[in-house]
Formats: sequence, C-alpha cells, structure tokens
Amino acid sequence: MAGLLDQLNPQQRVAAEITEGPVLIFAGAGSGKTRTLTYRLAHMVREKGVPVEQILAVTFTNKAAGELKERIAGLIGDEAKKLWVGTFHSICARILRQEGEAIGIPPNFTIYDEADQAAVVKEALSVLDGDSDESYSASEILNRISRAKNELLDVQGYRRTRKGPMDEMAQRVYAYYEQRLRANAALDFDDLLMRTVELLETKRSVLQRLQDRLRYILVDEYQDINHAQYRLIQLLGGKSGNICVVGDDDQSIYGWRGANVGIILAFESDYPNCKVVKLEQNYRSTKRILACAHDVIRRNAARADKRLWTDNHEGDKVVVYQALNEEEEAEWVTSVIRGQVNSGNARPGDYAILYRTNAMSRQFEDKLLEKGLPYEIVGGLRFYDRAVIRDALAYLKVISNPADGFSLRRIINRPARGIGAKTLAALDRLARRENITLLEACGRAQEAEGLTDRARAAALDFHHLMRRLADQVDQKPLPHFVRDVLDSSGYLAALTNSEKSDERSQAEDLGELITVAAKFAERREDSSLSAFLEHLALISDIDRAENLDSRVSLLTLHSAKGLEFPIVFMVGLEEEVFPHRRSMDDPFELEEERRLCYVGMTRAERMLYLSYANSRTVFGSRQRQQPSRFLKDLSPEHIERRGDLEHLLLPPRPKTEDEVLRGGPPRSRIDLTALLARAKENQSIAAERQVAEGAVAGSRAGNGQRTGHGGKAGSVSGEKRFRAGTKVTHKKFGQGIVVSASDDGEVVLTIAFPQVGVKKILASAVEAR
DNA sequence: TCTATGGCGCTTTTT
DNA sequence: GCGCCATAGA
Repeated sequence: MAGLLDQLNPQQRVAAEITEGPVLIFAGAGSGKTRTLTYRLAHMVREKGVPVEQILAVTFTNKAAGELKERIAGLIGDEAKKLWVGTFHSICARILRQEGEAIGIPPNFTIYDEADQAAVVKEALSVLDGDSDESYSASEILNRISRAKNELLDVQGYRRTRKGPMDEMAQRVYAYYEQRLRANAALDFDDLLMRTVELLETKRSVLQRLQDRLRYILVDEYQDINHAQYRLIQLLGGKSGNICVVGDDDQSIYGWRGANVGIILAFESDYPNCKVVKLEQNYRSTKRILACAHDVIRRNAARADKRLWTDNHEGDKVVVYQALNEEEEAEWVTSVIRGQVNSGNARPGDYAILYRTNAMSRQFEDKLLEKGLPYEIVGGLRFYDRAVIRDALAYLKVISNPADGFSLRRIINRPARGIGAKTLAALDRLARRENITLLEACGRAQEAEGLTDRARAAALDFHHLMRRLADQVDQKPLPHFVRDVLDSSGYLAALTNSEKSDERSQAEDLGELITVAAKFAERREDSSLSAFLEHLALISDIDRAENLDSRVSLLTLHSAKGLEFPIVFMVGLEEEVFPHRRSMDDPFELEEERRLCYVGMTRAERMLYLSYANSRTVFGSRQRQQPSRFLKDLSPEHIERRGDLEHLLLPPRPKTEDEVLRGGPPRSRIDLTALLARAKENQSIAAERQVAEGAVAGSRAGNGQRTGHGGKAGSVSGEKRFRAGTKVTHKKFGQGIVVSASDDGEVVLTIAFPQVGVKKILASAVEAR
C-alpha cells in the first residue's frame, strides 16, 4: 500500500511530514489546508506511532472541529474519537471544569454571554456613575474590559495602562464587574481563556500534567488569535515544543475582537528553529476569481511574502452588477439564481450570498421566499437571543448554579409572582448583609426587612420551587427535565394560554428548546444540564447551520471564513457599507476590510458575482451610495459590468427660485428611454420567473429555514398585474414606468418618474395607461 | 406592580 | 425602521 502522504502535493507533503518541533504553515485560501492537516494527523498516528490522546487540535469553530475529526476518522477509523479537537473556548471550559477549583473556580460555573455581560456592566454603571452626568456606553466599556482580558490584564494591570477618563471609568467598572462575576460563580468568554492561563501559570502541577499528556499541538487559523490564546499555546507546548500552527495573514479578520496578525508574523522569531512551509497552490477557484482577489489584497502593505496560483480553468469573468437600490439588487441576485437553477446548471445549495452586516439579509430573504428558493440564514436574529429562550435558560442556569443571581433576577418574577423591584431590593440587601446568595435570601425571606407578608410568602414559594427542581436535575433525562422546569414554574402555561398570539408563538419557541435538548441528549455522551448549558454558550451561528449544502446560504463575510461555495454573490459593495463606515478613518481597520473582501472573494469556486446599489435605505432613510473602492481595484479584463445605470442619469435642470428657497428638487433626472430598455430586461426576467414559479408551485411554503418569519403565499402581484416596464400614471408624480413589483400582502411598485426620481408606491395609487 | 406609550439611538463583524 | 428603555398611568 502506498504511503498516506502520496495523496499530497510536494508542499503539502512537507507540511505533513514534519511532526516534531515548531512548524509554521502558511496556507493560502483554497490550498487544501484541511486535507493537509487531516493527512498530517493520520500520518502521525498511523506511521509515526503517536498515541492519539497526545494530540490537541484547536480550530476556530466547533463545526470545523467536527469536520476535522470526521475526516481523520475516514483515514484512521474509530481511534479518531480519542482525539481532542475543539475551539479555544471549549477546550478552556473543559480544563477549568476539571481543574479550576485550584484557583477558586467552582466546577459548575456559568458562562455569561454578551447580554449577561452587558447587564452586569449596566448595573455597575448605575451604581458607580449614579450621580455623575457623564454617561458612558455599556458596550464601549465592555469592549475595553474585553480587550484588557485578551491582553491578560487584570484590574491592577489595566490601571497601569489607562489613559483617559473613559479608561478611568472602565477600570472602576472592571473592578465591580469582576467582583460580581465571582460572586455569581460566572465566567465570561474572555475569562475562559484568561483564567486558564492563570491556572497554568500559577499551578505548576496542573501545567505539567497537561504538558505531559498533550505532546502535539496543532492550531488552525493562527492569524486570528489574541494574546491570551497565544500565551495558552506557549504554555501548553512549552515542554514538547511540538507546536504546529496554520494560518494566512491575508485572512486575518478578527482584529476588532483582539486578534493580532502580528502573532503569526512573529512566529519565526518566537521559535527560531521553526520550519516554515507555504501552501500556494489553490485548488478551489478559477484563474479569474483569484486574479480579482489578488487585485484587492495586493494593496495591503503588511503582508507575508507569498502568491497564490492555480492550475484551474480561467473561468468566466467576474460579474459586477450595478443596481438601482437594495431591493432591485436582491431581485437581480435571486433572478440569476432562479434562472440557473431552472436551467439545471446549479442547485440551490451551490450558492452563497455574502454581506457585510446581518441587517442586509432581509431583502434577500424576502426575494428568495418569493421565488420559492430554499435558503438558510446563518446568524442574525438568533433563536437564543429571544427573550423567552433567555428566560428559560435563566431557569436552567440557576438550577445548575444557584449562585447565579443575575439569571435569578431575570426569572424571579416571570411569570408574575408579585415579587417586584422593592421586594427584590430587600432580598438583595439581606443577601449582602448575610453574605449569602440571592436564592438563599429568598429562602430566608422572613429575615428581610420591610416586606409584606405576601411578598415574603412569594419569595419562599419561589425558593421552594427552585429547590425542588434542583433536587430532580439528575433524576430525569435532560429533555424531560427541561419540560418539567418550564411546566412547574408556570412559565409555559402562562404563555400557552395567552390570548396574545405572539405569546403563544413564544410557547412554541419553548417547545423548540425542548427539541434542542432532546437532540443534544441523543448525540452526546454527557447530556447533563451543565454540559447542555455549556454547549449552548459556546456554539456559534455557523455551528448551528445544518443545510448549507442543500440551500442558498445567506451569511456575513465573517461567518463565511473557512467555507467554500461553487457560486458566490457578494452584495452591497458600496462605500460606507463595505468598507464599513466605522472602519474608514483608520488605515489598519481599512486593511482589515480589504482582507475581509479577499476572504469573501476566495470562497468562490466557479463563479463570483459582485453587486452594489445606487441608493440604499439606511436607518429608514434613503441614501445615495458610491461604489466600493474595492471594485476600482479590479482589472477590467477580468470583469464584466452589468446593469450600468450611470448613463441613465441626465444632468439636473437648474433649480427654480422657489425650489432654491425650499431646498427641494431637482436631483439628477433619469433618461426615460434608457430606463425603459432596462425595465424590459427586468420584465423578461420576471416572465421567465413566472414560468419557473409554475414549476415549483406547491413546494413553496416553508422553504425558509429561519423560524418566526411568516411565509407568504405565492401571489405574484395582485389583481392588477403590474410588471416591470408597465407605464403608469400617479396623480401627484405624473407619468412613470414600473421598475419592479413586490407583494407584501399589498402590491408595492417601484416606479421611476422622470421628473421626480424612483419611488415606492402602492399599486392601488396608480393607473396603468 | 404591571402595562402602554413615546422618544431615542442605533448596526459592524462573534467565540 | 425597529427595538429598547424610561416614564406615566391603571
């Protein structure tokens, strides 16, 4: 049998063969990185005799961890199960559950997510900043605390680095915040890393045990790690020195959350005896796609020296589409998809629509639904962010960790039990005075001062309820227990019996949570409540996505990292959208935006479409947009421009005196003849679509994956069939031409009026002529 | 104590 | 254009 590594190209092979000592692998986009790592690990186990349990692999997402494990299992079989693969956060959580007590962390600690963190910071601000008239934003402060923790700075350390009054306040909040988290036996995301480092730095025996056990360490996406993560790897790998890191500085896109590209660039000086391997052959994209991606990234100054190349086909030109507005952009994107799917050239699962911010997903979702295309949205309005779900989880968190007073506050009066702010304050005073938890204070409510008998009884009842539930936690399978909690707390009943339909739909969300618990219990060996809560805290949006292969994927550019799709649409390529407004005044952040653009483009295998809109609704008002600077970097010979509207604009006529005074129109006028031609183009697309809709009618309802979005029935445009190109008259704006029509229960037409501009108008307000 | 209303600020990106 | 928060009223 030929050696495992014969399956690799020469560079990949080198990367896989060097198993001892520090190794830095620069793996360009689409260079077969996962394949190389899979073979590397299989080779270590199979041919070098490395015991599987001595290997630790760190990936960026849980999904990537699962995939790596699966692929290795394909080469070495069941032994792969013993491999420890996970994200930094999940690995640290596991270490701290097992060993954290050595530094005072109880094993049942709760993980606070961003919303929990914000609640603590807000409390801190109201306590510390109560009388001052300066107000600081909680998110800004939180950001600073997070940065400090990523830099491994505790409150004292942070004090030394602080500069302005904001830091002064942040440092005071930080101190308060830490005290509250500890009192509630809670850790935030950053603590998972920081406190693991603290554990390893202060408890030598723990460090040694881990170093002896984990003799081979592999870190993926090394360009996106922060200082705490860097230190962690340094500690764990400190004895064996077998540290293999993989990354691509051109794909570093998490600087905003403390990641530091400098870390990967400094690896060679950190480990002077390290071997460096570059994987530069791309197997994913066409020559043209790579050329365009290179056009964008080459403008960044600080890059490691490398250049991606490919043997793949030249491919089609990259399409750059100029849309009228965001709605027409979505219309175009989805028409192209519909057309290609109908012609049998592609399946919905081949497509990804990538955007800069989650808020942009909406138009695309609407249009996909309208066209009967199945889709899956990654991220955005998250299931676990819904208030009901957070409440339900708060119950579970209190049961799992009775010290968690923040979660307790959330639920103590939900459903209403007559425990309001006043009662709570009295209980809180008692808890502080007696140095007990808030839950214990409920149990000793008779000692609290200034409470009515009714309030005391309510607090005692609540305490009794939580005690009873806590006693049952290990007696029943997880999904049963979750149901019991929701039942006996009265929470589920209160919603199920509600007269309000939105509350009944919340009850359904709770049902969904029970399903999630059931699935979790099915798949996991450890299906304890605390394992469940940890899982929920540490899975990412992308981990939850299950149907990216069979549906049109909608996701942010950030979420797309590490993925690939045959056909990619990058949308909203406009100044202030992408590059984002908040990045535009900082050259470093601009470089990161550019890398993000590069990451997006290199996701595409066969075909890449880039689009931008002339105008877009931002915060509810219409704005004129300029094409993104990234588009200007593309070589003309590799792109094909479509939908160009510039020539449609005529110079504005001079303002009348009256208009000057009122500051009113004119703006640029639109060339009606040219627009008509454009509208006809849309019309033929629309006609094509109607044929297509006939074919898929019936399979339309319930295509969308995201719950909570009411599915629309398949009406196309109401009784009056307005289509693109129809000439209409409006009593105020005069004559115009329909550009597109949409149906949200009411038919809304986008109409171009030569004198007035483009307006959205109810179909009922115009006459066809 | 709970609920309805209006004002205001806001969106990067996520483990 | 929407969701959160503060405020006022029942």
